[in-house]
Amino acid sequence: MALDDDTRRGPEVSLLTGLDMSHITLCPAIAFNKIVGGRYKLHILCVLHRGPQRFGEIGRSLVKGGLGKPVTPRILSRELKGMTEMGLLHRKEYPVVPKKVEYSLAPRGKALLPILSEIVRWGATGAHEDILEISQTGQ
Amino acid sequence: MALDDDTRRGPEVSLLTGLDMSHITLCPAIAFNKIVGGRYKLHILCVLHRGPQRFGEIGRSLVKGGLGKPVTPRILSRELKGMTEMGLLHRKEYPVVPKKVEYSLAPRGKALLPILSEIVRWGATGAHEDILEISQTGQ
DNA sequence: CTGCATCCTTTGGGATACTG
DNA sequence: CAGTATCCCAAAGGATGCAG
Repeated sequence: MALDDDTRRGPEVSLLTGLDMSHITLCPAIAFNKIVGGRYKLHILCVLHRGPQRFGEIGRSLVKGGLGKPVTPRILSRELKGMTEMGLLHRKEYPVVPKKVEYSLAPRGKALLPILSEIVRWGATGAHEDILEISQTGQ
Repeated sequence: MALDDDTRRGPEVSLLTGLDMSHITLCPAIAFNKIVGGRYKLHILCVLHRGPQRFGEIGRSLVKGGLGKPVTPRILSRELKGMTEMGLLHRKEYPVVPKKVEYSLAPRGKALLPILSEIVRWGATGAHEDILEISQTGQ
């Protein structure tokens, strides 16, 4: 009973990808949630994909596709700090006044872009809007 | 200033995919989190990808790649119910005793598999383990 | 076996005000 | 402009026990 679980450790091959996962112990799906889980992290990657942006810019960008409410600076700060510490983002501070800080995708953040592409591709079909329509009326 | 934001509404094309997103209002990344966010949903899709499984089987499967602790039935029940209501899963109840219920991927759930593949592909590089190593000691 | 009821703890997210 | 501090609320997750 090999190939029993894509997420289990052991000498086996992923049914989804055909890749050997024997060297991996933690389920990528779970790790993915721990790394970019939460309301904003994925969206931040999405926004920074176009290029470096400043703290305030990111905050404003998050409002656009996020339907409505602005992100409070505390939350945004925490997200950016966490993602920077995980090595997903790069933070560049300019010694000017008023202060200027630019965030950009670090290699580890860029490595997530193929996943993001697939999510956008999925979203382009309207699937996500269909699902959210029925489950609850807009959150 | 078209192409300003992959996640914004309006007549534009995704920079990530080249797809027209003008008919979409909600950012796929945000919707993705709302739909499969949380600790188990993605993993459940992963597990059911191989075929229908029963309540208890799913619970046991989740332990394997999830590092350690078992899922309490209350949580698993809530996740499965939610995912079924969103149309991601199909629930088939057999009129036998003891009770037997099989969950399987519905079309809407299968539509998420390409994303899952990309996540596994990303995980196969070991990226997720690297990231989680540095940020916190396993948790 | 499947799943609900209760209760509790932890985490995430938000409002507001304030500083370098 | 780029954050931090404080306080608060809601949601997610977990332990335990019970029921069809």
